[in-house]
Amino acid sequence: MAGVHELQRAAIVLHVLHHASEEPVHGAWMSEELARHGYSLSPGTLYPTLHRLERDGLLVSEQVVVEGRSRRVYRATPAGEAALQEGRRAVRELAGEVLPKDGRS
Amino acid sequence: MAGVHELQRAAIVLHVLHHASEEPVHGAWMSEELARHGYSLSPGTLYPTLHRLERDGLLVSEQVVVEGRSRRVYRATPAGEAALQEGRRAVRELAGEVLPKDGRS
DNA sequence: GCCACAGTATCGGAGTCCGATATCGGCTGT
DNA sequence: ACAGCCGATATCGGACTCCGATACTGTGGC
Repeated sequence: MAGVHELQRAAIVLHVLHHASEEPVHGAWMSEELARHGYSLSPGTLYPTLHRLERDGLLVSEQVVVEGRSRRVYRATPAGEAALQEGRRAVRELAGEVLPKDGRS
Repeated sequence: MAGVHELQRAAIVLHVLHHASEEPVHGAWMSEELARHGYSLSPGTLYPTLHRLERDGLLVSEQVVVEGRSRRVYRATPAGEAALQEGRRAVRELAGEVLPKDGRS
């Protein structure tokens, strides 16, 4: 259970950036969304991850109230989008290296 | 420096399994091979990683002597190959999720 | 025996993962 | 307005990983 798990941790960050770059997202929603894709993680992992991403300047957050619920919504910063591009590039590269060819063109 | 770095850690494990499933490999060679692909990691990370993979039953090692040099060569076990397949599947899935479409889905 | 060298192993501080649990903010009923 | 509720977020502590630098091991040459 070595490689896959680590890949999931990375995938989670990518997903967060991916969604946060398209629309504001909040923790609980991300949690569901990730679960929907088969990535389950506890709040004790998700929230520190969001904080870290914000601390690193990849996300910005803001408290909003939706339907009487106070949420912290996150959106990607330019640096966050750059990191996303970088991540995508890395995924593509990795795919090209370890996936059996079935090329483009 | 959040997402890309974690992806690299995962990529390294995949590369190790990938190569170890094709031919016996040893630490120093993997180090070079990974560097060639742009993944640089220190011995302090690589060797514990190999040990962990072996402890988890994904690799088996054996001491051999090559040109008067004693090396520990690793090969993938069936479980290791299974983990590799699993990892490939995860990469494919991840690619399909965060990469801009241009294939099927 | 002793040195040189490729290759491998270990140390210790910093950071991360995780589930369980606590906290918060705003609503609802009375 | 107060108490209580609930979704959402935050925190805690133990175990594990990362990392560079450094030490160690075994082999051949002198």
